[in-house]
Amino acid sequence: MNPLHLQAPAPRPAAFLHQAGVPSSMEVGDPIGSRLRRLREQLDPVRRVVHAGETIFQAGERFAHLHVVNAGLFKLINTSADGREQVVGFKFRGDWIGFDGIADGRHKSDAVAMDTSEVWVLPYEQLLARSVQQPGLLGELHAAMSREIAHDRESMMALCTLPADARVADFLRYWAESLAMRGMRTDEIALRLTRAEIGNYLGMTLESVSRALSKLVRAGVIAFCSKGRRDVRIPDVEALGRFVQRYLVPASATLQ
Amino acid sequence: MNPLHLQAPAPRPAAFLHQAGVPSSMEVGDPIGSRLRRLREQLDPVRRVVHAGETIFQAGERFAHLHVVNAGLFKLINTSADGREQVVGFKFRGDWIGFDGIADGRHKSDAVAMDTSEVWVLPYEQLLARSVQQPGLLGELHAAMSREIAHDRESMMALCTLPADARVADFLRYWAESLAMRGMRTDEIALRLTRAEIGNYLGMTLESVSRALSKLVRAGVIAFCSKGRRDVRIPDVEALGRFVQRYLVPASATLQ
DNA sequence: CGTTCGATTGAGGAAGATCAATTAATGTGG
DNA sequence: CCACATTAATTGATCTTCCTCAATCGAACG
Repeated sequence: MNPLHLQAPAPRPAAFLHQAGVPSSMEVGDPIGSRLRRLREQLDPVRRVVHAGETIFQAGERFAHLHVVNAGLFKLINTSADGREQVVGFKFRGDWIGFDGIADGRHKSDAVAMDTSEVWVLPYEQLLARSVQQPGLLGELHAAMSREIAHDRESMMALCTLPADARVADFLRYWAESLAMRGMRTDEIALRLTRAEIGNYLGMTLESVSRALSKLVRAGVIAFCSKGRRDVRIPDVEALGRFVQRYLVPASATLQ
Repeated sequence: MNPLHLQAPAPRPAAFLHQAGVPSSMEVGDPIGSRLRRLREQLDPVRRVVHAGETIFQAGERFAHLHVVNAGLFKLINTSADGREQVVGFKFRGDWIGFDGIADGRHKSDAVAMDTSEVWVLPYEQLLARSVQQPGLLGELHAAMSREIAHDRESMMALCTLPADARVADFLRYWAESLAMRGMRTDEIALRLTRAEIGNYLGMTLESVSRALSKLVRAGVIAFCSKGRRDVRIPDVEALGRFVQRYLVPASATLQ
């Protein structure tokens, strides 16, 4: 029996088929684009351009605005009281940034642009006021927060249950999927991250990331593009998923 | 320079003093109690009693209600598509449960009672309707989601940056703090979790948990109460924090 | 009172970290 | 444009941490 349940719960319902990232109010084709379009119509937000390496806010600053990524790419960096630093997330086009500041009015992380990017600045109080009039807007906000919570849980799970190589494979899969969801090329992707950053995000050293990538190349699941080892070629995203699975067959792993 | 920033960002603002868990709308004394009182007045929710081992919902079920813990204690369990299972969080009195189901209308985890517990059942649509009229209610909802996101990030960080022993110490500290915040005794705590569950939550084996606890006992930071090794005596919660710190001095650790 | 489940502890092994050397890409000033 | 400096990535050798396997012990329960 399932060791995590103190007592065996009722059997799992049949409709148990979910994976993160599938948006709810789905317009076929381009859910994220249409999400953004609706937001722009409803809020006509101020746009702000941020260049690579610049932040939209830093941990500790007063929270007053939420941001939505309209172009580019961000990483979120947390710093613990004792100075440990970690990349805790990435934000792509259509993602919201800044939820963790709502509770006590202070941002909890640095939001750093990884490329020239554009965010829409949404004054939180104004957003609330408009949400009250436009229920669709409120739904959008809640869905975004909900997705973030669900995704963070998936990350925790990957950290806890996957060995290093599989974690790297899973990370690439996640990245490719994020791009695909936004209608971007997924066969050749530019990570714009150092091995150290990837390792920091995945809880391993940069050497382990490098070795894992080399292994994935040897396994034929990925390849590096022409010059530089920063750009990754992924002929078949599904193959990454299968690579992750292969690691789970030995210790099939319900736990223990 | 900080290796995680592509370029050096502006200096960190002085008001950089945060740690998870300090609620925003703080009534001195009992922030969680007053939060619950307000909720009850505003919503007069249906109460539901759940016994140890029973679930309030399971992953895959249709999402229709949020829940607020009024008494007892829950664990959230995620299951990946391939069958990996993990405890991804705990919910104490005053915590909300079910946010991860909002986005696509399906719950993403099992919510299992760890003790006889009472939750308030809040029909999501009704909650939205009321929130539109009562802005304080909406603020409460958002604050709860925000806290959850912030806390999950802290968990990710512990998983990625702390060695096993420190992770166990940090877990006990978190648990004691959660109890303290709710006005409960913190010098003797009943975990109601097996080593396997703790290990699963912290990404390590049950043996490692056991060894870590023994080490904490030997270090004089904790002790086991009388009969059984389930109940932990924590004479000084601060000492747990210092124990965690001690692990960080060697590899002082900004990364790399 | 024996059975079962959880916890502890030890021994050995494996995954990943650390240390170190080399190579590749990027950038800089002449 | 090239020599040189700098930063990132790779790869190997070694070491540490944590996992795995196994035996023992204790508590709880029928």
